[in-house]
Amino acid sequence: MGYWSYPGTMTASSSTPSAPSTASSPADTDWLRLDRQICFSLHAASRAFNGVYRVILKDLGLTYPQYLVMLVLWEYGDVPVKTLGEHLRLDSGTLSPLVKRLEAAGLVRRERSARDERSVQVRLTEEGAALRERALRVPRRIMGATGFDLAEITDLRERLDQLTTALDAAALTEAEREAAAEREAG
Amino acid sequence: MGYWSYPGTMTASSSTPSAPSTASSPADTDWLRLDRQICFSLHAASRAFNGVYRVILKDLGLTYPQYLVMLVLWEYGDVPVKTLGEHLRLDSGTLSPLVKRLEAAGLVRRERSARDERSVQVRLTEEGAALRERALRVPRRIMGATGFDLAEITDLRERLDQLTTALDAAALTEAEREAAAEREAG
DNA sequence: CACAATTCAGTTGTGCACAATTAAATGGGC
DNA sequence: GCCCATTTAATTGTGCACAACTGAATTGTG
Repeated sequence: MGYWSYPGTMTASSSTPSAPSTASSPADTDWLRLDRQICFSLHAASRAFNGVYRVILKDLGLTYPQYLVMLVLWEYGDVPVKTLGEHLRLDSGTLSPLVKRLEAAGLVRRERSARDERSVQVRLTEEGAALRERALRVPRRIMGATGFDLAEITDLRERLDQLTTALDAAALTEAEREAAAEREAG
Repeated sequence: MGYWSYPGTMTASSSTPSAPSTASSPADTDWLRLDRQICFSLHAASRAFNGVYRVILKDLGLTYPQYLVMLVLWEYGDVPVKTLGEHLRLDSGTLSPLVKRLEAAGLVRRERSARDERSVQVRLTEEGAALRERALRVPRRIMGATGFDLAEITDLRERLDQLTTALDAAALTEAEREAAAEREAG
């Protein structure tokens, strides 16, 4: 089946309940149906994952993004905010308040680097380091919640990483197309 | 490979840069490493997808969740807020302000149902219905951005839906476990 | 009919994501 | 030494996600 094959060939037999007043060709409708299904699936999966982590992380007192930050700290030790952002692809607008909440919870300290006053080092406290012990059982529960085995999880992860790489590259070219169109107009 | 096989067998050869001061067994570290990779991958993919939609939807004046709502309206016609929430798995706390923004943009009207005064019907305006024409080219650009062909996209979608179903079910059992533990303590 | 339970939208509060901006610190070129 | 681009956090503002709650409307049951 070709790259741009007509999606109607896959959904033509499906029922289209209560068509809207703005009727149009099945081809158009199916493209939008397909798009709705794809982007909704990823969106829903992301939120479902978030929901399970929310439940499981509740007794650690962490949110899902906070858990991500703690994972980086447990793995790499004390790092500057900048490095956290590189590992997690988050900017300071997200990380600054998040890390402050972790500090308020007593899990980390924030210290200006003496060597470079612009940099803020995020350091685990005793309590933050100790929390790692309780976090060790989280991955097993998560994997159990997915119903996937390790091979399936790993395969899915590789596809998602591949997708992310492609999307990041495409976002740049799309942004460039945008800029080109703007130059055209301006 | 067994369900709970030791992840160290996959990552034992990988370098563990600058181990933190709280050293522990490789097994523990690898579980947390794996978890970081999996949950981060999904999180990153979701945000990358969101980012591409953000760029592509910009000239339609829609955000990604707003686009999801419009897709439902274009496909099913006028629906109550409740139905929107069922299609998109979003609650009123998210949908109420979102739909109001769509109304402020002139794309929809919100009307109390005469039959059931509790229900709010969301209706496309002329402008909202017309926007569909410009949205038709979105799916093709998105699919191009992913670098995946239709079969791969469909396969990924099925896996994600399967994952979502499992996670939703697990969230309930985890919440039930939580409640049971609470009954034990209380 | 009366009353309790349910349904539905809305509001409030917390937290995340990200664009845009600000401000301080740094380092290179002159 | 002095300017200037760059780097780094922080701040502000907008929008989404969701829990908890409110309040009105409806429905079921006696």
